[in-house]
Amino acid sequence: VFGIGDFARHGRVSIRMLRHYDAIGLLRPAQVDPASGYRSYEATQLAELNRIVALKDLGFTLQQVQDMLNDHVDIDELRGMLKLRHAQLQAQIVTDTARLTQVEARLRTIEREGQMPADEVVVKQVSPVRVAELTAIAVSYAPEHIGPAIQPLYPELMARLAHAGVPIVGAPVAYYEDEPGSDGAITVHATAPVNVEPDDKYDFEIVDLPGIATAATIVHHGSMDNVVPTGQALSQWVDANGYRSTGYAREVYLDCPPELEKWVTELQAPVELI
Amino acid sequence: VFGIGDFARHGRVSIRMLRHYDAIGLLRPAQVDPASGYRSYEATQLAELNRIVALKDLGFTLQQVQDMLNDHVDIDELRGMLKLRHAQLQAQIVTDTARLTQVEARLRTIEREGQMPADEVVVKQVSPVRVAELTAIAVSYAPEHIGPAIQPLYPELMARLAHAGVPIVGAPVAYYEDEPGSDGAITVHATAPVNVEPDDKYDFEIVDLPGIATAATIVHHGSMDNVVPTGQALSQWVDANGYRSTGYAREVYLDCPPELEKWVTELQAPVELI
DNA sequence: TTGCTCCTCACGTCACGTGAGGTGGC
DNA sequence: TTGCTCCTCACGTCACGTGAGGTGGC
Repeated sequence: VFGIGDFARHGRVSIRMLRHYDAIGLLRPAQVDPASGYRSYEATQLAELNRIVALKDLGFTLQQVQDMLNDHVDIDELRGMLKLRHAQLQAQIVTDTARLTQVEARLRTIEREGQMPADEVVVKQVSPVRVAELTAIAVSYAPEHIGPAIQPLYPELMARLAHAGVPIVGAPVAYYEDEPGSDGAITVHATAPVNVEPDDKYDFEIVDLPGIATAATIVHHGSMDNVVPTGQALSQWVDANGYRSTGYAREVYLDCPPELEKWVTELQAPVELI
Repeated sequence: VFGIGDFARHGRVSIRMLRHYDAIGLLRPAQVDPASGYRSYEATQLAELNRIVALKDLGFTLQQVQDMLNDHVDIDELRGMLKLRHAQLQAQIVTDTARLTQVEARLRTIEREGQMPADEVVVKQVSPVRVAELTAIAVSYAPEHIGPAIQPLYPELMARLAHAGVPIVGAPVAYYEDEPGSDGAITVHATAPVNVEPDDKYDFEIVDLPGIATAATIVHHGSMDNVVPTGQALSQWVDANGYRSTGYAREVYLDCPPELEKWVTELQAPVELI
C-alpha cells in the first residue's frame, strides 16, 4: 500500500494528476483517511493507472478513457473511436509534415537572404460562390494577351448587371481555363458574385464557381500590369514548400480604386501536397 | 475598405479571431467608429492578416507571432525559434507515428479477439536510482535457473542492510546481465534502493543503476513462478507496436506480502523504436 | 417595423501546474 | 521543534467558441 507520493513516483505521474483523477472519478484511491483526507493506493492499482496512461498516451480525452474503462462503450463504438483516432493521427502527421517543410523553407530563406521571408503566402480553402460572368479568349496566358482580353469585360459586366438590377455581393473574381482544342489559347472569365438564379433574360452567364480545397494564396499590391513578380513569388513558394500547382490562379479584386497603384488583389492558386 | 464580416470572410478567419487580435494588439483595425465601436479594415491589411495566419499555421503562439512581426526578435533569435519549432515538429511526428502504430495494434487485437486488449503495457522513462546489491550467477535465463539464484539473495541483503543500519528507501529491484565470457550464463542482481555513499565497510555493493530512456512496462500479479506469460505478453506487445527489445527486463517488487499470489511486480524492458 | 451587422461582457474549454495557507505524525 | 508529506481551495493556461443582451442604419 502506497501513499500518494510513492504511487505517483512508481506510476510516473504527478501527484496533482492522481488528485485530479480522483476528483473526476477516473481512479479512486483504495483508501482515504477520514480524518486527514490522506489518500492511499494499493499496488494492484498500478495496473489500473497504467491502463489510463496508455489510453491517454494514444490521445484520448480523460472522458473517453473513463467511458472505455467503465465499459460504457461497446465493441463497435470502441472500434469507431480507434478508427477515428487513427484518421486524426494520420491527418495530424500530414499537416505536421507540411509544417516541417515550411519551417525548413523559411530556414533556407534566412540563410540565403539574411531575413525572414515576407510571409505572404497562406494555404487556405476557398468556398464555392455563385457569380455572373462574361468571357473572352486570349491567344496565350502571357500577361500582354490576358490584360487586353479581360480589361474590357468588367465595365461591360458591371453595366449589364446594373441594367438588369442585379446587385453585386462580393469582390470580383477572374479565372482562366485552357481553351479546349486550341493550342495555348485561354478562356478568360470576368466575374462578380451575385445572389440570383440563372435566367435566359440576362445578357451574362450565371455560374457556380466550385470551391478550391487547397489554395495557395498571396496578396498583390498595385496594378495588375505588375502582377508577374507576385505570381512568380507564389509559384516559387509552392515549389519550395512541398506543393504542386494544379491549375491557373484565380484573381480576386479586393480593392480597385481609380489609382491603379493602390489596387489590392488576391491570387488563389489551386495546389496539392507533394 | 471592409467591415469586420467581409474582412473575416476574405481572410478565412472568424470575426471572433479578429476581435481577439485587436484586443491583444496583434492586428488593429484601420478605423474604429468612435460612436458605434464598429471596426473597419483596409484591403492592404489582408497581407498583414496572411502573415499572422501563416506563422500561426506553423504552430507559433500569438505572442511569438507578435514578437516576430514587430521586429522584437533579431535574425538569430528568429533562426533559433524556427529550429526549435523544427525539432518540436519532428518529435511530434515521431510520437504520433508511434501512437498510430499502437492504435493499429489495438484495432488488430479487436478484430482477432473481439475485445480491447487489457491495456497493460505502458512506455515510460525510468529514472536512475542508487541501490545496494548482492549478485549471483545463474547458468541460463530460464526461470528454473533464475529463481533459485535470486531468491536467497534478498533475505541475505535485507539482513546485511539491517545490520549495517542502512534504510531501504524504495521498492526492491532485480536486474540481469549476460555473464561475460560465459556461454549463456546470467549475472542476477538483487537490489534495494538506498541513500548512502559506497563504503568498504559494507558487505554489499553500492551501485548507481542507470535510468532507462524508453522502457516498456507491464504489471505482473502473483508469484514470480508465473511470470513467464506476463513476460511473453510484454515482448509480444513490444513486437506488435513497433519497438525492439534492447536487453533484459528489470523487475520491481512493488508489493511482496507473505502470500505469494498477492505479489505485485513491474517488469521494465528497455526498448527502442522500430 | 423587421433583418442584418455589429458591439461588449463573460463564461466555458482541457488537463492539469502552481502557489497559498494549513494540518498530522516522526 | 523542524522536516516531510499530505490536504483543500483557487487562479492561470491558450486561443478563441458561444451565448446573453443590446445598438445603429437600411
